[in-house]
Amino acid sequence: MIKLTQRDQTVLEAVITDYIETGEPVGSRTISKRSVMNVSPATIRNVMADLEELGLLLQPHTSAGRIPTVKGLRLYLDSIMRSRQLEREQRQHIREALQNRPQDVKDLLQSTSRILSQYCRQTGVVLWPKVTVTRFKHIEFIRIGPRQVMVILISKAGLVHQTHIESTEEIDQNELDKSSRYVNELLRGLPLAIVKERILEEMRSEKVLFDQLFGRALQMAGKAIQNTLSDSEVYIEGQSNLLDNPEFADVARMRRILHTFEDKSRIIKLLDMTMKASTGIHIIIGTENELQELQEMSLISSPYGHPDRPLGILGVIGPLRMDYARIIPVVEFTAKFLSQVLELTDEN
Amino acid sequence: MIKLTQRDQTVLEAVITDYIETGEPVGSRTISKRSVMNVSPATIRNVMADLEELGLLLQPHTSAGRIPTVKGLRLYLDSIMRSRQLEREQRQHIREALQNRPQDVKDLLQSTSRILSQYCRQTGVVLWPKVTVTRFKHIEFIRIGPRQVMVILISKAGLVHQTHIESTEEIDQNELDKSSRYVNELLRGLPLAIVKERILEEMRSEKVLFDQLFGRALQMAGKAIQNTLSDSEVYIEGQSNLLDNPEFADVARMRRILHTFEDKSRIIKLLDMTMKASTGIHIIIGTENELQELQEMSLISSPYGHPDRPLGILGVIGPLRMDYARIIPVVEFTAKFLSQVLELTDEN
DNA sequence: TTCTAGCACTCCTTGGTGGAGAGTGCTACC
DNA sequence: GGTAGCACTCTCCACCAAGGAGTGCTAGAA
Repeated sequence: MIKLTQRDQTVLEAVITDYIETGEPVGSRTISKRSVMNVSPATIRNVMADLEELGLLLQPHTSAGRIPTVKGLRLYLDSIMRSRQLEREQRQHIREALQNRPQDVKDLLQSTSRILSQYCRQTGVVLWPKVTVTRFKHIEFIRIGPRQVMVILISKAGLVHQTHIESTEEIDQNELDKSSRYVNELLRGLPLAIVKERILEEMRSEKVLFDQLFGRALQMAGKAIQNTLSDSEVYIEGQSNLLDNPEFADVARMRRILHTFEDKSRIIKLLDMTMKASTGIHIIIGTENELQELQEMSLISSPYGHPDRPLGILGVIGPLRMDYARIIPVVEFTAKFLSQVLELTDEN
Repeated sequence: MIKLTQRDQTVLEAVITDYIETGEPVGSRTISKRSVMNVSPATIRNVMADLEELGLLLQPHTSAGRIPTVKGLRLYLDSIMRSRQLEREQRQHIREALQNRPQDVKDLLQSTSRILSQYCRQTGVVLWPKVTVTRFKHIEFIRIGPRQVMVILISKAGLVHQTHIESTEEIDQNELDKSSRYVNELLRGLPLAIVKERILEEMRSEKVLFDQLFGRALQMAGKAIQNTLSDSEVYIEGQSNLLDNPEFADVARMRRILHTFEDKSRIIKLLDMTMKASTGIHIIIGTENELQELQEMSLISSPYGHPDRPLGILGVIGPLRMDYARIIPVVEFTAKFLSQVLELTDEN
């Protein structure tokens, strides 16, 4: 663990805040003028040389100012930065934007992503709730061909999933209606994670052994849930905001980044990992990230849903020099509020 | 109408194909060497001067080669270009890519957009079928709160729409099940466009006047369909391909374009217009477009679905100098094949 | 010991210059 | 009508010099 004096910390903080603001390397003179502590540039230079030796700052070239390294940013985030509180007004804005859109969970999540991107002037990401952790609410079988059935599966949080399955025999809609009723009765309110066991168990019951219809119903339900569990989606909004950052003026770099965003599966993997890693706000800075293409970027993320069983992840992706102090509380609040909204629709 | 000699046409075509390939202004020498007609550069220059006078070509600056104007491209597309046929292999590729994904219409459309973008190395767009033109298949009411009902509406093509409505009174799921069955019976197979009238008509029938339940069911169905009709979605994939075009190396320009893509409603409006304008392939070149931000781009689009009642629009957005001759058949074939796939799922 | 002032030095940035190259228009000629 | 030649224009690029920002180091002050 690196131990810094008070002055070292102040200088590190000054460099970082200035760098976050301007995106340019910052020199000793700037800090000396800006900072509260009345110290000459020469002194600052000495401190900065020390910080560089510790690997917290670096100089792009000999006669340039310093910029923070990933290590420096990490130290700053962990032990120096105090994140600003959100103003009441901003909270209100976010609340309204999310509350006026209760139509459909998909829309809700997409709006959330958009709001994050707008408030933070970066790219917003929201990982679609993994169904695994929600509860069964309703299932519906609909005939769309002689042997093809569309299955609509609704989880308690109001998420609708659909999938197609093939049946082994011809079926008519009346049968399917019966099946729906039966399965609904059986699985009501169960967490999806244990639904499978329940189905297997039921398969062995007398009722099912005597009636083919029920057996088939269970089979279909099982298949449908199987299909659904692997579902995971991610909403990425505000990619164009990235172009506002001078560090992405380089077209080739920008191309790589956009390309990465288009391969959603990799983003999903990344977000999934953060979910496993921690419960609250989670920050990945630059090279801490294992996606090659995003090593010049940071991700500020937070799970949402119930604290003990998170539904998904939301966050903001931006350049290394994001305004962490401002964005962290936004992500935090949005996650909290989105959780509330989802819990509300989850109560009955 | 502009009348060109054979030679004028050949030169215009040569300029355009060369420009499409390189993105650079093309000079008289290049054409003289490249083209089949054995004519000296000086002669070409004369022709080119004529074409410029007609507004078909322009010179970025005095001592540069020529590039085609929008007017020139238009003339070329309308009366000179012969679009290449798709090779069997390519058709097969597209077929496979679309056929292996029958899971869900949403996925299907998104894949279509991605395939377009990959094959054309530009940005693919697919406008989600307007529900209006499809037929009613199935409705389902699901209680998600004391007065809140989730409505799942499925159209014959297999599109699932969901919406929430508030009921005036408390309801239980049994009632809702009855309502579903009743409405399903009533509306089976009707085009969504006339469903509303049918509902109003039924409202006046004895059955409904005597039983409140039916009345409420019809009201809910009406509301749900109302909500759903306004639904329109667009899938845009492969935006990063745009960055490969040297003309978009300018960050500010790129920013504007990405920004436009993020405001989906404008893209929807644009695509909607092309649907009204024509039945087959439709091309909008640069300034023919009324979206300010897309005036440096072209759109090649085609409706899909049944020829008489199109479901939606798909197409490719790229720079002015897209390889029209190659992309047009791709768009054409994709539209045709997507229509087939959708019609297949639509048959029962 | 700690801080500061001064100075020489490094490196980037910017602006200007000139030559090479590409392409044109014009004119005279076939 | 087509072609060859030529003078002219404009861009692109490499090169250079000056200016500026910032540093490290050293010597002296608190």
